[in-house]
Amino acid sequence: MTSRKLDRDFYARGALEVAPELLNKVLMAPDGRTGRIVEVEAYRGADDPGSHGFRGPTRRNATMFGPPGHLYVYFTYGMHWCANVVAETAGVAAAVLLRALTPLDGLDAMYAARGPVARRDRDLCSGPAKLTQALGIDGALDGSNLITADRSVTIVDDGTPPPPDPAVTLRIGLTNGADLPWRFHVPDAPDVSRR
DNA sequence: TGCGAGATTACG
DNA sequence: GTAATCTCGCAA
Repeated sequence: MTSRKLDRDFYARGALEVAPELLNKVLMAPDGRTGRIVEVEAYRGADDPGSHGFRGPTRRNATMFGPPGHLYVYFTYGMHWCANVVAETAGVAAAVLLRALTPLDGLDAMYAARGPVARRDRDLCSGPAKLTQALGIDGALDGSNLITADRSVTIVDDGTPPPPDPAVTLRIGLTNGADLPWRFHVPDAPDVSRR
């Protein structure tokens, strides 16, 4: 099976187009840890009150306003890292939050990173902060170029197509923009967040 | 089932 | 001060 990296054209569309296309792609992180993307959420800018980009650029969200195909990693709740894929074009806020993965390789390292709370494979990456912890993604990787894999993080297509009928639901954890159905996941995937 | 806390960031 | 793209442990 040949795997090919996603190119700039893939990421240069709007977040709502990129998000469902990311389902079933493979995220590759440092140390050979990889997982299949099974749940994502789209975020935009001035028209999306739930987005970090809603009120314009800040030091923290600068990557989200940058060129497509980069990794936007931010710290939240004083505790957790979350990883997003930047979409569209430089100057426009657009990103896709990676919410859950099915672990593929490097499971030993993932269990070590997640600690004793992870008892089963589906405890490793079934949430946005869980997957960053399991894969060793933190602020040092903010701004990574996924197209050139300049920091060993990239996304590849291993030949598995996105689901023909992805589940489309409301985004999780928002108070602003909570009415937008911009969450996409693989139907019946055991690794989606929230059991 | 509900609730508090926790390594930060941002706005009022 | 308070809310934020969250998770976990513990009380009830």
